[in-house]
Amino acid sequence: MASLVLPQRAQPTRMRGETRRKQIVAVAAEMFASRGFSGTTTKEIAEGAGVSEAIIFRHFASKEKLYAAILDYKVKQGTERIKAQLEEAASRKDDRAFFGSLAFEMLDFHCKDQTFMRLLLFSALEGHELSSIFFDSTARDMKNHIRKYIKQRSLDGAFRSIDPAVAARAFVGMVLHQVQARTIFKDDDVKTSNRQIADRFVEIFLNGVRASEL
Amino acid sequence: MASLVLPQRAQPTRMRGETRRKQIVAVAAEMFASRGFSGTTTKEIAEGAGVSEAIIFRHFASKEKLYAAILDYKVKQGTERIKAQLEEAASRKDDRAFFGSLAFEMLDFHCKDQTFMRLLLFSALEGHELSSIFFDSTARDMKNHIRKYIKQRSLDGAFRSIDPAVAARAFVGMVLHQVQARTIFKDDDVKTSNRQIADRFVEIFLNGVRASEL
DNA sequence: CATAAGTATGTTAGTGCTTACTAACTTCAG
DNA sequence: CTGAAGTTAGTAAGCACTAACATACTTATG
Repeated sequence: MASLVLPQRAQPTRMRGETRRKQIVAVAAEMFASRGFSGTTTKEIAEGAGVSEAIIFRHFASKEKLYAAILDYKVKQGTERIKAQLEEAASRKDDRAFFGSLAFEMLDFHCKDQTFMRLLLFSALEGHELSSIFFDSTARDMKNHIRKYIKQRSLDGAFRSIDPAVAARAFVGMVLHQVQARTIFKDDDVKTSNRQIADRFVEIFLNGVRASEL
Repeated sequence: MASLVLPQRAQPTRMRGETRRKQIVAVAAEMFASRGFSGTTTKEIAEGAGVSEAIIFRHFASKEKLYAAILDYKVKQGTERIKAQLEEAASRKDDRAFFGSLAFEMLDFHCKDQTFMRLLLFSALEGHELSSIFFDSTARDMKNHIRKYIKQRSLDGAFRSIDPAVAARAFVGMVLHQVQARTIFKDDDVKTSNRQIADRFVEIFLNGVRASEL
C-alpha cells in the first residue's frame, strides 16, 4: 500500500572519514555563523550533513571541539593572502597601493565569505575561549603591520605626526564597518563597488594623514 | 538541629509589579548582552532577579517577549541625547563641533553602557525580528543626519565633492570600530581618552574631506 | 581470484539532564 | 477578604552525547 511512497533517503552516501569530516565542518560552519554556538544544535548539523548525530560525535568528541575545529580552519584561511601584497606595497612606499589593496582585499574577502565576520563576532560575543586566538591571528597581526607602516611614513615626513595606533584603527574601522553593514546589518544602501569604496576610503584617509604638500 | 543554618533567602522581597518588571528587564538585559538570547536561560534570569521562574512568566508571556521588551527599552534610551547637540552644531556649520561631539558622545555612551553594543550585535547576528528596528532607530536615523550635513557642506564648497554615504560610513566606522575593539574584543591598547580619540578621528576625517584651502 | 577477517562508516534507540512554560497553591498588603 | 505577588512542583519537548548493532569497503590468505 505505502510501497510507492517510501521514505526517500536515496542512499546513505557512505564517505571516506576525512571527506565526511570536512563536510561536517563546512555544514556546521554555516550554521554556527548564522545562529551562533548555543543557537545551533547537533541534530540540525547532522540533518544538514545528511547523517545521524552519532557520526558527528565519532569525528568530534564534543560540540565544543567541532566549533574549535571550525574556528581553527577559518583562522588559517584568514590572513595569508593579504599579507604578501601588503609587504610588496610597503617596500615601495606606495601609500595608495598599500592602503588601497588592504581595503579592497578585506572588502572582497568578506564579500566572498560572509560567514567569517559572523563567526568572528559570534565567538567574541559568546566568549568562546578560541575567540581571542581567532581575533589575534586575523586582526592583531595585520594591525601591527599597518601601525608600523604608518609610523615609518611619519618618520619619512610623508605623514603628519599622528598616533599610529589611532590612525590604523581609523582606517581599519572604515573598512570593517562597511563590511559589517553589509554582512550583519543587511544595510546595503552604499551601492558602489568594492574597488570604488576602497579608493574613496583611501582618499579620505591619505588626505587626512598626509603632511600638507606645500 | 539545623535551626541555626537555615537556608538564607533573607526575605522573599515582595515588590510592586511595575518595580519587579523593571528589575527583571534590567537583570535580563545584562544576561542577554553577555550570553545572547539562546545562551541565556529563564532559570538564570530568575535566579539573578531573586525570584522563581514563574514570576518572570507572569510579567512576560514568553522569553521572546521579555527580549523584545529589553530591545524596545534600549532603543528609547539610545539616540535622544546625541541628536540635540548635533542639530545645534549643524546649524552653526561648525564641522569640528559637529563631528567632534558626535564621536565623543558615541564613545562616551558605549563606554558607559557596554551592554548596548553587545545587544545590538547579538540581536542582529541571531536574526531577531526586532533587530532591524533596533538598528534603524539607532543607526539609520543618525546616518541620514550625517549624510545630510556632509552633502550640505559639499554644496557650501567646504568639503570636496564626495559621496556623502561613503564619507558618513567612513567616519562612523572609525568611531564604532573603536567602540567594538573595546567592548567586544577587549582590545584596549589604544590608551588615549575618549575626548582625544574623538579629536584625532575628526582631524583625520576633516583633513580628508575638506576642500584644500588654497 | 574467491572469500573470510577486520575495519571503517553508518544506523537506531536510547541516556540523563535542561529547557521554556504552567497549574495549583500560599502569603501578604490594603 | 480580596487581589496581587509570591511559591513549589511539575510538564513535555529538546539538548548533548552514547552504547550496541548493521552494513559496506579493504585487505590478507588459501
